[in-house]
Amino acid sequence: MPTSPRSTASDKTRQQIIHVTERLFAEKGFRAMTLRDVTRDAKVNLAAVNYHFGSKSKLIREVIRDRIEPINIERLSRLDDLIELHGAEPVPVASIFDSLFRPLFESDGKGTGPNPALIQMIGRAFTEPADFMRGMHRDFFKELSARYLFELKRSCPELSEETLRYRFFLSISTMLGATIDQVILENLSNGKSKQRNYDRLVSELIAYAAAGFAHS
Amino acid sequence: MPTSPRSTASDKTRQQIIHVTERLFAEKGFRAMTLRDVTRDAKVNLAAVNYHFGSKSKLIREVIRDRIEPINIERLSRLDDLIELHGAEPVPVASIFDSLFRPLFESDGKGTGPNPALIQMIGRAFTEPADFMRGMHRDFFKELSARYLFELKRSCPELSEETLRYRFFLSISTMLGATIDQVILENLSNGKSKQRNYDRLVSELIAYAAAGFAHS
DNA sequence: GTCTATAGAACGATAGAC
DNA sequence: GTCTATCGTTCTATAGAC
Repeated sequence: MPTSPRSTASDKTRQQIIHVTERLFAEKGFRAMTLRDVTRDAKVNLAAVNYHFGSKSKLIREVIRDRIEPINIERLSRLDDLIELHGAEPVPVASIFDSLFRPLFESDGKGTGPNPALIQMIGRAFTEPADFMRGMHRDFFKELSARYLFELKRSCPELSEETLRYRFFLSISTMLGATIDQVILENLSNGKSKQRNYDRLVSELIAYAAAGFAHS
Repeated sequence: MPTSPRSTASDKTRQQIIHVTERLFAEKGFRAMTLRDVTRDAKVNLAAVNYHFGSKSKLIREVIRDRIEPINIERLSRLDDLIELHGAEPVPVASIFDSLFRPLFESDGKGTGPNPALIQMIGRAFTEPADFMRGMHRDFFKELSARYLFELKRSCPELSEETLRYRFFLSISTMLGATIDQVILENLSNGKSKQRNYDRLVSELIAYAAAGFAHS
């Protein structure tokens, strides 16, 4: 039972399972994604999941963790750069949201462009009702939200603490909603642009959130 | 097999099932909500669901339809009132979003205040990955989005067709995200205000979307 | 219309051979 | 580390008594 062998000799099977899980969880959510789906698509044996990950819950938690952590590190790194760049001045709100949103929409962990399955998986993870998710939200989001609220407060000193929280919550909601509702966008675009334009989407998202957050 | 008996002599059982389903689907989503959960909480027999609704899918579709249709009618009614009120002038963007968002957050179908289970259920319905949902999204949203896009275009004639669609999509995403992510708000509020203040939330949501949508 | 009882299928997990 | 085979559980759906 390898409890945390992040890189063993031959983890091709393990990587295959992770890759397929990411896509299937993004599409279907936790309950509707079965281990039989995963192992069939990954071309590995059903028992391999429990050998490598212990259980379905541990598998999905590990996949989410592996993906969110680098994104959050990148977010805080970019925020630090912005703070240094602006010296004593507060960072513009649009730049703050740029550092918060863009790492998700341009990251596939390999720097080769946006990964739709990853983007949708993050949204799914935060709207997933399963019990085992609750603790994870706090782990991933507590430090991040505190840091971002602190910087947003510097940039918008006229907003009350409570107003800041509402508007930050709405900004996160916009991001998460945008990662999940494919159907709405399809209806709106009437068949045109089946392929999603993430560059345009993330630019619109940043401008939208900045205007919504900082309005008078 | 009563296929569509909207009001038979004794539909107490039927109403009980609908009421419990609304809450459980809102909390857990389609797959995680079992008919055994529903019939236990509703204090009716397991077989009653299939007698009254035919199947689990049909049950959930009917519950969603029964709730969304009156809300959409109310939305369009308020939008018509606004158009009449402003005569030849375009309706202010904030008023348009008021008519779109407020009927969801203040409606419990009986006019006695916001219904958290209903609010969350709508969000769940639109982010639910189950196949049987796909057609419903289009049914409920196609006419509504066309009407709202038309009015928003009148109010913001300087925005291109594509920009209008992106920003309307983001506005819907904000609303849906706000109905689902309870966890985020709990983390942000640090235990204070366990009870959600929907009056404040919907006011912030309308102002946020109006500013995000109409920014230069 | 409401019940009991159960069919029939799928699931997560694991034991044990190789 | 990978496989086959299967256990025990849980689910939706339905048949049939009342």
